[in-house]
Amino acid sequence: MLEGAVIDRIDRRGKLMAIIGDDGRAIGVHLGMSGQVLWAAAGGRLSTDHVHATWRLDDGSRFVFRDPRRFGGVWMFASRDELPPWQSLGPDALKITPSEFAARLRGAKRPIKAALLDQGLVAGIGNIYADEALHRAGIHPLTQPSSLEPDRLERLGAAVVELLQDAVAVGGSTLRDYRAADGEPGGYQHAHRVYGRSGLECLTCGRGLSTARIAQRTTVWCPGCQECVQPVPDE
DNA sequence: CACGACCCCTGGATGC
DNA sequence: TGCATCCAGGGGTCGT
Repeated sequence: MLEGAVIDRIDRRGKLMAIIGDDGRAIGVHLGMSGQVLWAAAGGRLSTDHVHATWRLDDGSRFVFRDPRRFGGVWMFASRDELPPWQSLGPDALKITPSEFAARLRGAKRPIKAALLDQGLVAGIGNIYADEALHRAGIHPLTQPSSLEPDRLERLGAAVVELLQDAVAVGGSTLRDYRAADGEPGGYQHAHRVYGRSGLECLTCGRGLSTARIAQRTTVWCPGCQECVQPVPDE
């Protein structure tokens, strides 16, 4: 893919990466749950199992897309904006103002945790960072978004940005598969305050953390730090 | 249209 | 040691 073209730039919206050639063609890469993009210099070794695509560069280096669970994907299109997943994404969580963030979430009629995971509203927040952001902002995951004062939704938006910046600064969260292109795991998993800690004590107030299934994802929160202003009906 | 249930897939951890 | 079960960073599709 992209034979003969020079890679012009790498774009990203949420969890979707776009490798764009100087002719405008674009390769979309989504890592899903277990995907990796790994690079090796000329003559370097790369794992071969579960490799679904290999790109060779003129300098002899190469990079691969490997993905054991195959929840990820690779697409090739004539332009970035034609990539099917790209079109359906909302604005990137790191490039949105708190007021824009609040405006987009306010209308949702489902638990705020579910809304945070909707990539069409705001792109880039997954299960880990949804739980971590709600804890940072002191908001219960079952809260009805419209019941929150605008400034609380804006504070959540600001918390998302700070959180993602903190996580990116140390290479993200590696639970098992995630690796940077050079094979290095991230370090932010050591900073998680609620995700993966169900049943343990809250690091902020000491109360036992609660767990539930929300939007088909395990959700962990602190019943002491995270106030439920108004839950969605039925919950 | 918005939402939730279900499904896709492999492999690591845990329990018997 | 071996097997069964459960669980995991996501999201497309379909029914309501």
